[in-house]
Amino acid sequence: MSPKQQEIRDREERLLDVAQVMLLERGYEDLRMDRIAEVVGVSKGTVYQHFGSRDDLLAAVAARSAATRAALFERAARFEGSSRERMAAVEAAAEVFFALFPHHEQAERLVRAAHLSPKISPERVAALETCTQRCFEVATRIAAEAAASGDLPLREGQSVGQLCVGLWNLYQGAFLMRDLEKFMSDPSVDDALGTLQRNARVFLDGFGWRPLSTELDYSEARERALNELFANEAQAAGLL
Amino acid sequence: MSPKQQEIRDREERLLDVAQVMLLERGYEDLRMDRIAEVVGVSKGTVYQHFGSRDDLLAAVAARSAATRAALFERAARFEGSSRERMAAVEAAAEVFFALFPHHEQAERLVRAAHLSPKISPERVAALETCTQRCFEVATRIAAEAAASGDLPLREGQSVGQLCVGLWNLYQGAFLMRDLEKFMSDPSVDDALGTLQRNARVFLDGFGWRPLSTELDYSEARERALNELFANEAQAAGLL
DNA sequence: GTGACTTCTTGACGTTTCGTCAAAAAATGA
DNA sequence: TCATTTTTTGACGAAACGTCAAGAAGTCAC
Repeated sequence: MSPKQQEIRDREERLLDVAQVMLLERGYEDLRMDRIAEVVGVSKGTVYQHFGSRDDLLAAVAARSAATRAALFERAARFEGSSRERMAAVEAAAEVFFALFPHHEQAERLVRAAHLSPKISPERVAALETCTQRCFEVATRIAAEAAASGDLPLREGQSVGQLCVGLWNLYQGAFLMRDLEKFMSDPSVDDALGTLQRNARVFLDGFGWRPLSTELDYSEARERALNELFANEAQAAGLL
Repeated sequence: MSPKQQEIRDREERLLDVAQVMLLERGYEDLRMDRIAEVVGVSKGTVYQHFGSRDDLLAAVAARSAATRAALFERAARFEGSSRERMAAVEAAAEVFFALFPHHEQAERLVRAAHLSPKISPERVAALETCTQRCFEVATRIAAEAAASGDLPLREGQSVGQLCVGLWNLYQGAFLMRDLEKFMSDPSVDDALGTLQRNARVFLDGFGWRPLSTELDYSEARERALNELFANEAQAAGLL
């Protein structure tokens, strides 16, 4: 790769970095193309060389962190242990991501709220979807194995997909709670990640996924996953 | 109230109606103040008499449907039956709202993503929060009664607040799934409301809230709630 | 019913930001 | 070294937000 091409790649990362911080600190309205260009030290025209529109840049920010999340999930899939412990490792990956990329949910929500605006390039949308699918695939595979091995006794009308959707919802909900917690007076739920952990256990117990959380302490599996798989990230996120 | 004041009130409702439809059909970007004014048949200045800014109008749309949701939840609280059947009635209220106000989640997500923009009047923000709190209060009261009566055996570290947050997350997740279902190939989860119902049951079973869904068919309670409390709305929503 | 006073409505205007594009600058390669 | 291609630039047009002074409509005492 020529030095020029490398420079262009680096610049794209820098643009994304700046946009990401701006989004988190000042919100969508204050995500200004001129300002981003100025901070990075290029002209606005150059920014439009990388991203077709403001929404496209926003989607690129979301796509980049979504790719990181998918990678974390896939790393979690390598965890060794019982099926439910392996799912706990996936939950640990979700926690790491939650703590490391506080901007992500906002970006993804905005992209979806934009009604998948035609100003976002189709490849970008596809990239984002692919990342979500990769996350689901990791969870689905583990749950399917659990169902096959008998650890997870699915009842009539229940499916592995339903279980994964539920877990995903609880996980997404943690992001919402982060906004809401300022308004919730109940101190027992002021810790979004702790609430997520507890609720995920209740949920999987509801499916009867053995060993139940009453039979085995999944905090251990979680900590082992954080240490074995995500040592650096968990450290950076303050989870260790 | 003078006829003029009445006219102004009516017009505010009409503005909200138009904005609501526009938001749903064309997305946030295409929610244009000029256009709304034109459709309603007033000038832009008049729209700004009602709403301080575009974001404020958006928040007003969200606040109006949020108030309807709170009212539905409170109606559900009057349902007669066991504690868990009463919670099933609340879930039915959530289903009705989900089906009747497809725009709402988008509006609320946008308001929150706007970083609670200072361009939204504080009263509007407060109104929105109050509605959410009213919903939580209904759920919290039922769960607290269940805990007190022994139907709901909370374990160490578990709380009524945690349970309500979990249910709320599953419920919010249904909105997300509506967007995602186009991309999910699994037909077992292509029905957002059905998945919500099943997952809520699993979740409450996980808490051990008696009678468990294996002991009692909560579809009956749900249908009774729809018929007794929400006949008109459920009909309109196509749930009956 | 009239006129003085208040409230409401209007749309042109200033401002801001998006996204474009022709011209200038830089890189490439024979 | 110079012709060709690629990249960068920033002034510009378009579009939308939000304002405000002037005018229209409503209110009310008499």
